[in-house]
Amino acid sequence: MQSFTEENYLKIIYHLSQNNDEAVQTNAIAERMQTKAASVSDMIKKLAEKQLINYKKYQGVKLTITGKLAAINIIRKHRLWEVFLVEKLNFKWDEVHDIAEDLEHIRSADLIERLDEFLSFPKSDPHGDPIPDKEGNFDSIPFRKLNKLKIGDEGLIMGVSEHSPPFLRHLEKLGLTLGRKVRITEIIDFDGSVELTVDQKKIIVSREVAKHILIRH
Amino acid sequence: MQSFTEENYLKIIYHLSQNNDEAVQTNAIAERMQTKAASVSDMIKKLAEKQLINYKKYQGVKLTITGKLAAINIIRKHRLWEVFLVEKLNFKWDEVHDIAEDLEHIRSADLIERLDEFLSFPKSDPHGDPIPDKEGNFDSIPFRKLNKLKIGDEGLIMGVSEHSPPFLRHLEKLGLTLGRKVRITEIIDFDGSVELTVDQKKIIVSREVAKHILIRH
DNA sequence: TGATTTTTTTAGATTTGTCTAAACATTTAG
DNA sequence: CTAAATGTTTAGACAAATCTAAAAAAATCA
Ligand SMILES: [Mn+2]
Ligand SMILES: [Mn+2]
Ligand SMILES: [Mn+2]
Ligand SMILES: [Mn+2]
Repeated sequence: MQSFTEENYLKIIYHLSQNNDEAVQTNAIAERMQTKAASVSDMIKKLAEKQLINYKKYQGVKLTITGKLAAINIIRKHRLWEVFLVEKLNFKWDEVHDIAEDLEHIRSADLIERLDEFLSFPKSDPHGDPIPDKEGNFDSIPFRKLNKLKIGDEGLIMGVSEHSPPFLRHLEKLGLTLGRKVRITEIIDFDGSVELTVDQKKIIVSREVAKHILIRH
Repeated sequence: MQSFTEENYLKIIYHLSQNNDEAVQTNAIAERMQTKAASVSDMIKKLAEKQLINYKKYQGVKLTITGKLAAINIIRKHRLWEVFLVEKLNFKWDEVHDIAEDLEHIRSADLIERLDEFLSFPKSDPHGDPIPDKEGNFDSIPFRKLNKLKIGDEGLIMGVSEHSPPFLRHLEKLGLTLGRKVRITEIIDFDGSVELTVDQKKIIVSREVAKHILIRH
């Protein structure tokens, strides 16, 4: 069994290695963990000894199968707790991440299976991220980033790739919540801002915001 | 804010100082914490520095008002989580304590108030223990231990003073659950075993078991 | 290619919570 | 009231996770 700290390292390494199958760099981990490269080096050795990552000096790290499953399990718990907080305790989607950061480390397989059942086996969390099943499998729904769409394109908002409360509150205020149908009406040349219609209303989001809105169409 | 370890010390000191207003001894804390007296001495100094306990060398410790409130708050969280686990996730009363030992350290006042509301503000936990409100107030219902009753006495089971899974499963099997009405039909001279009727059935519990069953009558 | 910059690792401390062994204080018993 | 037993504290070490500063390796650039 891993410590909370080790679990957080595994989770961050997993997220950093998403899509690209390349090794994850020490500095990248340090930045995400809000710690120093020296601390990461120390921890990396420990995780390698425990066979949770493969590591050669100066070569970066990759999760082993065991490490990957451990990481996915923590993510599963995080997302299920987020669903609980929003669906059952009426938190807003911008309020749940930090609490889930703590809850994800509660260690009881039984608890999490029962929570899953209590929530009726949700497939995705309040931010649209998929919830892995207890074997670690999940389908990643194909999406496109809003800033890559063209005028006239339309689709459904099915997730966000940025989870900070200010960003989420901004979307909420604009009515850009999960499942909403949007259509691109204009792309402003000057700065790449995107104008779109949601619910008959025209709104504008900056390129930076558009980048983090995931659309299925 | 305190560490998990500090929180556990506070909670144990609170429990050990219940009823008797005497100072709590180092060795008693060590036993409950499953640690050594030397470690307790170290921690005691730290808690005293933080003004959570009053402490004079060799004199044992007492919680300050701040310390007592901190302890009660952890107990509040523990008991609310136990209610959640039993009422919402269908755990048995003997399965929830260990999980609640972890959940009680989750730090979010908002979370716990919403949980309280979600559970409809329960007054007691699955073992009959009272749940303090957010100001730390709770009524301790008067009770008598089953082994102190006389033949012919009757009353309701309103709590247990022992929370180990084997004990709780034993009671469950005998039908001795919270709220049940019992009447003492005999007390065996030889070993103090108690014979009683529950639900028309006659059953026998040892003196040791009777000691931990709390009766209101 | 050789120099410079960036990235990573090591060396040596620090903090938290723990331990054993030994010293010291208090309580109990004769 | 002294001696033994019990309870508590101190001294010194250790493991986990972190840090700063400096050394070493790799990548980039001229
Ligand atoms: Mn989250
Ligand atoms: Mn999420
Ligand atoms: Mn409990
Ligand atoms: Mn309880």
